[in-house]
Amino acid sequence: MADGSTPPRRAPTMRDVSRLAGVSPMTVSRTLAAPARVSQETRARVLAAVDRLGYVPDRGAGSLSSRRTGFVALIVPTLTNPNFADTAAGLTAVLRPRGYQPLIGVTGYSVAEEETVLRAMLSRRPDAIVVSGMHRSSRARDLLARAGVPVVEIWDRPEAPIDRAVGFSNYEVGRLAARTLAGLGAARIAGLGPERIGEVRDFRGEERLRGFRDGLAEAGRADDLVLHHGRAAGAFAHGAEALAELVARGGAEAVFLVSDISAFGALMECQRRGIRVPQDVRLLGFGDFEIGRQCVPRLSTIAVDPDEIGRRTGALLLGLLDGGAGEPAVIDLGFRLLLRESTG
Amino acid sequence: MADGSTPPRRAPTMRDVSRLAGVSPMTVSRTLAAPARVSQETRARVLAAVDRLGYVPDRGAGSLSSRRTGFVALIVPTLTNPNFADTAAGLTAVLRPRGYQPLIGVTGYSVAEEETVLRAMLSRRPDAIVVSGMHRSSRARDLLARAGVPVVEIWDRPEAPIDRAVGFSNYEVGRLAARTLAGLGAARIAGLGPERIGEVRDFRGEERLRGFRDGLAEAGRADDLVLHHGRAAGAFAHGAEALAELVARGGAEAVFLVSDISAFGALMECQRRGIRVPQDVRLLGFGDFEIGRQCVPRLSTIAVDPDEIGRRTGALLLGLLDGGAGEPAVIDLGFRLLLRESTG
DNA sequence: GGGAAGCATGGTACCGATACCAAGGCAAGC
DNA sequence: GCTTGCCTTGGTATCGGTACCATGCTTCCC
Repeated sequence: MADGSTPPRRAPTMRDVSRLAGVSPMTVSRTLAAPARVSQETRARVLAAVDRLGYVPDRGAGSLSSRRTGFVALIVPTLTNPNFADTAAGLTAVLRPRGYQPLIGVTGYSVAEEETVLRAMLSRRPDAIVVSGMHRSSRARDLLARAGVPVVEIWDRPEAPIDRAVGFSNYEVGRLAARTLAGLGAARIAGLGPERIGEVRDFRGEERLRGFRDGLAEAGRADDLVLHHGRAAGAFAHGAEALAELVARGGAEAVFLVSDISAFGALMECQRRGIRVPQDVRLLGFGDFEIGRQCVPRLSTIAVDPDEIGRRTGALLLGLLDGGAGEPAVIDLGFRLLLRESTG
Repeated sequence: MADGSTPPRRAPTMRDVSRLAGVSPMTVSRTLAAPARVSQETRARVLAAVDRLGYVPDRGAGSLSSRRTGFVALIVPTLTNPNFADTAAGLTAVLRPRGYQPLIGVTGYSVAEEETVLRAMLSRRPDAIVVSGMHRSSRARDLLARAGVPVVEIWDRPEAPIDRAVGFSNYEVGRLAARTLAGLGAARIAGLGPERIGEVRDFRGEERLRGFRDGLAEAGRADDLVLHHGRAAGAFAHGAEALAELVARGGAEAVFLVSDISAFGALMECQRRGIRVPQDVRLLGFGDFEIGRQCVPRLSTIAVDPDEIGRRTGALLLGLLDGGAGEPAVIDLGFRLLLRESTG
């Protein structure tokens, strides 16, 4: 690069292409954006020039004029959790063919980072914003509400959506988990999820655990084994440690973990301790992660479809960006119970 | 949004801020970009106006003038593989505090997608480009070489780097794997990796398996059990299916899998078939994924540090973007053997 | 005391595209 | 024959910032 072998050649511009093709810059612009509005002959000449120069349009410049950047901001807690990675993939698959570029921001479950990341996104003037796990009362919400572009909250079904939402009720997931475990006839039932304090918080995991607690109450069960342990539920170690803590408190016969990732960690901890699953303890996870389908015994779980969340969000946005406004404000994709070996 | 309650208010511009603060737009620009060059008093007035209007600068407009976008393109095969997600996180952690915004492109291991994605990135005029898994002879390489910005290849140690590289030798990983398994005294040794045909290819996985084959030859071992199975090695199912095929061919006493993800899949397949690990078969993976540390038995593996690859790449880029040019062209971060329970 | 130097601020000309309007050419319609 | 209208193309004025240079003052020092 900086070796002086080549002068710091600037990328060719539309003007360069237009000169080579013997047309005006406007005609080049049209050729690329609306080929049908240019004569066949001219189009061929322009495209030849584009090819020869290796011209790639500068969308930043175009955006300034057209007032559409083609960016869609996507803000998630982490990409290490495969569910968010899948959602990002689904969203991208729908949006990219239409010329939109996802702009991914990661908050690390931190409420403070949320605002920083959002500001960075806003400075790029996205045409739409997709967020997951936003704190219900943060300043970031104000920024979103004032952004002046479509906003879609995903992976949740908020009481009061900022604009649109695509997801499911984490609270109801928790209630279903409680009903399910109660129905298995277990004497002692536990729920393991993230802590509810501090600046780093997994709000959706908390919601599932809250629903679980209420579900236990509805079933007339004790909720003294609902434990909040560690930060976000997205790490294997979380499940292992939470299970260790549960054992120290006397153990349980059936356990709900707010994520398959934790559930797998718990399963492994059971194996290390010689606790048999499902004979000694039944495990129920959440998310239907690939790992839960592969491990032995396979994890029972409450399944959602991360890729579908991404795709539906993408489809919703395409409609909105094309000027439509009739789409429903909240799309609830629901969830379903998958009983496999870990619950017996 | 489109409910008509508010006129489609445009985001405030620097001009709006300057009027409210009673200064020129240039002074606003300076206040935000180089606060030290503005008097204390003026700065306070400007910042107050910024705050009151909720002004967020339009970096797209700024980029056009300054010819620096603040984007760093990152092209990876997938984000579902946690190693790439970790690398992305490490890179982001280093670059974001300095005002750079990663622009993530995902190719799905497809050679054709590679070029499409790269063009989309180039149209955003990134200040630097980071790529992983680029095909050695694709047209995308030409585009990269002509991009006129620093290019860093990661997760590999290419023979002829396009510009810079941060990674390790996948080939040597494979050789080490072969030496290691040969040293365990196993009679039949197998290696399982991705196919080498078609448009969707995992080039780094192929490299590891190539090194493994050569390593077997050096150790005087037969290589008839080096199997190419399925597409990319990044899925649990890949390992399970590959192991099933291996068993159909007579099995082996020691098996190298080119990814911990596959290795875990293979481990689970062994459990389903009642094959004991490590007593009946020893397993060696690659990558030191979290899952290999958590599962039972824990996976022996050849470890690299994905987060570190991201951070070192970020640090290298910051140096280059600040005008430095003295950094080494290739940074080899190496790898290390971690023998845990799965090799006995 | 006068010139050099430094600080804070402003004016102007772009960066590279697109929106919008105008204009020339030609065929169709009355 | 002349108007009407479509098709194709070009000219001009931005979009919202920053680079660069100029300006008016104050301060410093020989």
